[in-house]
Amino acid sequence: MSVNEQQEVLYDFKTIEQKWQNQWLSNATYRVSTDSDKEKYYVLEMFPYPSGRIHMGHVRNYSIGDVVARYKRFRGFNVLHPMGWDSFGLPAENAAIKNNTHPARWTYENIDYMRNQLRQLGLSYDWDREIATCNPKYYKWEQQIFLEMYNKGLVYQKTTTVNWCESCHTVLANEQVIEGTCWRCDELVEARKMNGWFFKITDYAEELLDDLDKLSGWPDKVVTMQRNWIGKSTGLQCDFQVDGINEKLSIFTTRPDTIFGVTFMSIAPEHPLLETLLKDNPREKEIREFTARIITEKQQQSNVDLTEKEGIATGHYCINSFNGNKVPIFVANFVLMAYGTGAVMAVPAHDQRDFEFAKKYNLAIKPVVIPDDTELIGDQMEEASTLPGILSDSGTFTGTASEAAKQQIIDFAKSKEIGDAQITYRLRDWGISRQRYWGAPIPMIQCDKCGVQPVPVDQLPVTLPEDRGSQQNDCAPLHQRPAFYETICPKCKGKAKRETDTMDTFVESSWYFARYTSPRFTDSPLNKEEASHWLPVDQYIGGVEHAILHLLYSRFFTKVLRDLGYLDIDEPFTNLLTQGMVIKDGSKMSKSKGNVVDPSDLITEYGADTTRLFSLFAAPPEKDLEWNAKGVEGCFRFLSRIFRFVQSHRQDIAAGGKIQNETLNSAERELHRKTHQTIKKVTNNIEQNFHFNTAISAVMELFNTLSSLSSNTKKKKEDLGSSVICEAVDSILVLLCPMVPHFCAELWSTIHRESTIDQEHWPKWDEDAAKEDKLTIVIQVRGKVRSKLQVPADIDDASLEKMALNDEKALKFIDGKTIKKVIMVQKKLVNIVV
RNA sequence: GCCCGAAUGGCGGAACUGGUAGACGCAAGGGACUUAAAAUCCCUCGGCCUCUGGCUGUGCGAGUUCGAUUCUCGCUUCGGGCACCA
Repeated sequence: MSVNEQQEVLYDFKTIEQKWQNQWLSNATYRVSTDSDKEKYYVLEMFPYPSGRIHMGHVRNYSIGDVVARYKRFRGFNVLHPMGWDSFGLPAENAAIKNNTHPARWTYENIDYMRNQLRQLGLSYDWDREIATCNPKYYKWEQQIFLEMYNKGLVYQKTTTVNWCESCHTVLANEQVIEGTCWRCDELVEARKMNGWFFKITDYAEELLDDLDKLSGWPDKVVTMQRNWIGKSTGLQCDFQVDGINEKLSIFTTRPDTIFGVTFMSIAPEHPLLETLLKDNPREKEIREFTARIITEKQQQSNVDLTEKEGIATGHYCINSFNGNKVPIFVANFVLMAYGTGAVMAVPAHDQRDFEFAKKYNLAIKPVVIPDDTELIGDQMEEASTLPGILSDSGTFTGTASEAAKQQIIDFAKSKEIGDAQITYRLRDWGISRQRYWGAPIPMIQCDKCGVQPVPVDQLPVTLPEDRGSQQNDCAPLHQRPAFYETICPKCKGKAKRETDTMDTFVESSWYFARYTSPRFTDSPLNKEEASHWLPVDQYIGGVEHAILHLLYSRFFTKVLRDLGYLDIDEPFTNLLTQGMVIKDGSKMSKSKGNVVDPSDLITEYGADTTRLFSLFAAPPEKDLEWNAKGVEGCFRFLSRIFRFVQSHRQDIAAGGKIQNETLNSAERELHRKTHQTIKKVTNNIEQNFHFNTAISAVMELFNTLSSLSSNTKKKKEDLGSSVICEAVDSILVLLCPMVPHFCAELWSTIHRESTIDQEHWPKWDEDAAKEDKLTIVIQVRGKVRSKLQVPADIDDASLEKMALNDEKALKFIDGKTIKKVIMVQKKLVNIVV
């Protein structure tokens, strides 16, 4: 070896990463089209909001996605792996106001910066498909979808009580209110009456619920959360005649079996019937004061705390058609106008809320469902009984089991034409109006003469004006821009006004995954052929915080786009991986806590490959990842060791050669075996549950075996031939390539100058080669490990049992006692029971 | 309040279908190399004891089993979701 060659070549990650990134970019290595014989695979990570810089959560998310993409390419798939920007939204607008710049400028500058950061991570995206949702070329199609939904009756306008976030100056959808606070700024949300546009997601409630059963590739947790959010209840809707007035009060109940136990009625303070009940009512003033107070309290307290039950008698009564009883009507603070009918039949004996209310106002408690072996006496009950049982005091239904009685009572109500079976959902329509500038304009026009008119499709896009204008009051910024809103009515050509609210940014992210399949298509929102080729997304990866919000909206949009004829799938994401958060010092990384690690600093110090490797190694993807700077160094050390090994064994590895099983010495056999065991383990870890942490540790084990067998240490038994070293190194490089692509590409090119690693196939393991020729059998006496035996793999049970019973250490514990039984577990252990 | 998930060394985490608990990495301690340091390499590393051996140990308490981190029941703590949903 010449002096020159002896000199150590350093792992210069900076040069290496730059080199391969340039190559991938200039060759467009990861560009894909439908023009391929390979089977398609669509892997997608949730696209980022261009907030300024990428954070560790992005690194983790995109590293996971990139491993999947690169792995699937090695497995021979034609992989679609796109990236884009969820670029409408409040932070851009707020930053623009603060820095006196324009949201578009702020956004596009951030996109440029972050795109560069993502490129530095070596992520294998098809950059030709990049989209930014704030681009009119994107939101034009969204506006068209909106109009098509409008024509189908899936969009409507209404004035209703909405969630208003004062600090964000806008309305929020129900899904965006988290424990009574704004999902973005954590401020308490207040109730306001406002006019806005809604998507009829409730039309799809049943399908959204049913199709959850199809999502076997989703975490159970997410499916359960969506199921609870949709909140289906089945029961009876039933009318009660108001005594002395020609009005009916309609209620919804899931417990029709308790209808004979009704002792009063509760209605929401906002209930429309209340006006009628107050007519000529001697206590009108008192009741009005009460309801006004409750409504205000509700607005202020939001729905965080459960307040004490409160109510007021209206002085009116209802007739229970089932038994003719007259029961008082109360206004109660716990009845929600937005759920069911806004009125509840109160059965204090069998509903805890009604029970508390009845106790407070001294109302009758009448048990009608008696559980087995108990006796219920209204006055003596301490809480409501919600168990099933036998009906009592219930007219002709007395004696019936409560479960059976539910349907019989519904049937009875139906026959009397006073009610019917009813399904109620917790899910409510999606309010999409936002009183902000930086969003897609809602393409509608208000004409005083013709009413609401959709913008004709050939006039799309309705683009945002360049000038944002200023924020005044609670009014939308666009509302102060006559140049924007002044228009002509498409119908009568008279003067008209444009809608000045913009769309919720969750609308953009509800269909971007479909637009990626034909991002430059200019005829319609989606190219049907492309969409049907690529969709559904085979693997979707992102944070669990979108378990309801984005994932529910995307499912809804997929079904709508299907019904509009654009898609032929029912569900957008076949498999979903929800990755955990990146934690430091016990809490989520955030500027306010000052525990942020900047990925760019890490890339500078250790390189992208080390950064990626650590984010994959420290924890399985679904768990939270505790940040550990020392752990990053460990990953760097691991790569450096491989780097040095490959450099110093370059000739050996390049020489390669075919492995001849018969001629292998024991060290070679050991390495050969470990190589195949590792291929098997890594492949299974990725295929089964994306547990890259154990996949990486398996490769570490293989490398440890390789280096200890080949270096001049005590463990070195025999010389390793180049064939097994080459096999081990080649395997290590391909197995690690999805995780540390630049590193592996570089080392591959130094030992196999004629090819690039991208052209390689994923290695296959040979089950025979992976098989151990010696087994360690554990000898237990009464379930406790007492000895271990090295035996040939093909030993039969009888001789093994003999060996175990004669084992010196085992004999010591058998100690002359009678052997009751010997339990043999194939290739694992012998348990001697004495 | 209801629903779901988790708990394993000093730390992050392994352990297939009930079968050697602690893989892999980090930290720590000791050693080699070096004038020295860094880097690198080697060894030790759950706890306890009478230490070539033994006892004990996977949040706590029971149970099933020849055998339980794994299964069942009852708790504790932490995390997440929903929260007057009739």
